Amino acid sequence: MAKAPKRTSIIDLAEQLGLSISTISRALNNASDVSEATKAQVRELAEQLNYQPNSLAASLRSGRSHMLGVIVPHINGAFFPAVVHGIERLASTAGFNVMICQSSEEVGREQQHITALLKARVDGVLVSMSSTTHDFAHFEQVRRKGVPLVFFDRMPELPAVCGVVVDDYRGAYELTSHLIGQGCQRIAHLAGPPHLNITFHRHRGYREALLAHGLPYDERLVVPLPNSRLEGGAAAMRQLLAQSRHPDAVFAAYDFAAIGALQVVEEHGLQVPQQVAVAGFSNEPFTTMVRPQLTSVNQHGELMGEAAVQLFLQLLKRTDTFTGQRIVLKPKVMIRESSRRGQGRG
Amino acid sequence: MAKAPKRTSIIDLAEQLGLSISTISRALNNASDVSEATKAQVRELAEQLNYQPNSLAASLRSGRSHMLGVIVPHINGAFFPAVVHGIERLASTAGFNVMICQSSEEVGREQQHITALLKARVDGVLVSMSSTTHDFAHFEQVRRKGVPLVFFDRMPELPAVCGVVVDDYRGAYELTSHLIGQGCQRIAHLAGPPHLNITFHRHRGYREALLAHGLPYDERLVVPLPNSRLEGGAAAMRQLLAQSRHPDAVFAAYDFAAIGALQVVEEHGLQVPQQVAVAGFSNEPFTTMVRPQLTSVNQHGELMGEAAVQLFLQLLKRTDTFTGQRIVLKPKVMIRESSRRGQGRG
DNA sequence: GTGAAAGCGCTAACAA
DNA sequence: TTGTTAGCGCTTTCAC
Repeated sequence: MAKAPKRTSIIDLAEQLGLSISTISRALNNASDVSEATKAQVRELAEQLNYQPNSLAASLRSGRSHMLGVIVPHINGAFFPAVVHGIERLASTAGFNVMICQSSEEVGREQQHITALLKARVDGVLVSMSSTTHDFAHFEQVRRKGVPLVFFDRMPELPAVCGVVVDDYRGAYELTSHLIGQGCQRIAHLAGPPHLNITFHRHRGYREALLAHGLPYDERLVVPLPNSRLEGGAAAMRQLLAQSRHPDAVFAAYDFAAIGALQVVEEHGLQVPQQVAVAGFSNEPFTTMVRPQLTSVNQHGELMGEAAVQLFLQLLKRTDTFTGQRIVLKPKVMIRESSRRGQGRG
Repeated sequence: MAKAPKRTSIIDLAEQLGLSISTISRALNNASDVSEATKAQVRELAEQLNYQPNSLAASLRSGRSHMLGVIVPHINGAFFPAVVHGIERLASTAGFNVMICQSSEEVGREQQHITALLKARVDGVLVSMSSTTHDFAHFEQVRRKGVPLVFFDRMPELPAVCGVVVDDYRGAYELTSHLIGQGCQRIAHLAGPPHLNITFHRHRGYREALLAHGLPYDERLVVPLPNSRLEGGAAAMRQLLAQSRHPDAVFAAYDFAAIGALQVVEEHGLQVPQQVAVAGFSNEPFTTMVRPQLTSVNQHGELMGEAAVQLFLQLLKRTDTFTGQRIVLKPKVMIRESSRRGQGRG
């Protein structure tokens, strides 16, 4: 099979049909001012010659690429894939193609992706920050270029940024309250990486719930996690169990970490949830695979993705300013065996 | 913030420096025939004006986009994300950007993505087929355009197609042999969607292992799965347990299905692995989270992704034909509690 | 070491 | 309803 045969362009179609290239262009774009007969003719020949429009040329000329750039920290677990799915669904019905990029939790990659997307002249950028992002210059660059920028889940504390988040504070507050309601008195928290809004709000929800119920907030019961992985949760739990009085509940900012903690608790011969209740965050599918099933918080990933696209579409319309509009989704606490006391392992 | 300020182009740089646009272009591309002094000058102004090259224009003119299209069935679970990661790593070091697309197991979406990628003039396409793909015309179209096409994991039975797969036959054969070695005599198989090479080879490995060890191949012990989800595995297992003599082992083509099966087995009050051993395929992270831990087969996703990019790079060089080169990775059977007899649930 | 000029394939005024 | 024309921003000969 021969390689790189020069691909047919609208010029070829124009010549073979004895029409002008503009008519061809209009026909292919289904413009209203071209006769149906011509359209049919053009479409048939296009089909026959296996013509494929060059969107690079179209985008270059028109200034709109119909491309949406999406940057996620990773696609492990089920949350970000769900968001991506929501984004793709709505974007494609709105006529946009989606470019998915992973930052792998590295600011450097995030910056590279921003640059690449800007070079590719995407019509908008949707981002969930990496955990190592403390400087936001690359995001400002996007806005300075007049490119709509929407955050989801992890967003910076910047003035007038648009974004969709789940109410992490509320999720954490309700979850912690539930643990207290189950009789837990020494509730530990495995917190996410610092500087992340989700970390901040989940921690705050935990803290405020304790205080609201008359329990002390003890910093020794808060252990930071370097990432959302299982190993970190296990290490943090070991650290907690090494203390003189061990906690009677653990609320981890991530389901993976919660599983790690749960495994360590059981290794130490402690009963879950009777001696130590465990809860996570994200409602990963594996929360119902493990025994005991893990209590968690549903973040509605797909909805979040759709909301992000809606924000983007709004931004596209307005030509003047950035509104800083935010959408806050309501989380749903999923109570399962790992935190339900007075009930066995199912 | 004002929107859509006209972005600076090499013309602006040329004017402000009193140079020609070709010199600017060469300087930015670090061509060898531009003086270091000029390069420095150009780069400084570019930085200062926040200049961002327009890759649409560059690609249009040069004919190469440095973009790689990747189509995966989905990014649930850990396997495809791992492959994608491998692809991204190697591609980016080779100077390519990656566009990830999900077919969501629908041929229609797959075709749309192929079309979009071709329109965007990607330099190559890497695909893992959707489970509903029976017609391969859209793949032929890619090759006809002279665009390198590489498959991974799921590939069509087409002459001269390039691709990377794991040796599914071997994985299934070894896994089934292991089950037989544990004393299992009636081993059921939950097979993937038909028409998929992986389904075919996993089933064949299962079958041949039985025969090689003098066990009968019984079609009633083979139940098809509509997809890789948990529910399908559960339904299939219920069907098997409804038979007069239940199996003493189940080998599912997917880990998710295996978990579904495992849950149903336990619901029926049967012991795993003593009464029914269970094994899956893919070595998902949750295989070590559940109890008993699930025996599975590691497919080396990241390696597969890297190999796919290597094949692509080879294809880029040769200007004549498609070689149909294939890379077959060796799978690794991970034996865990769910199939280890004479040992408890850990 | 630098410049002039010709496009890549398409869209979008403006004409006819 | 269709044609003419001027670019979009860049790369790439070919000159000098």
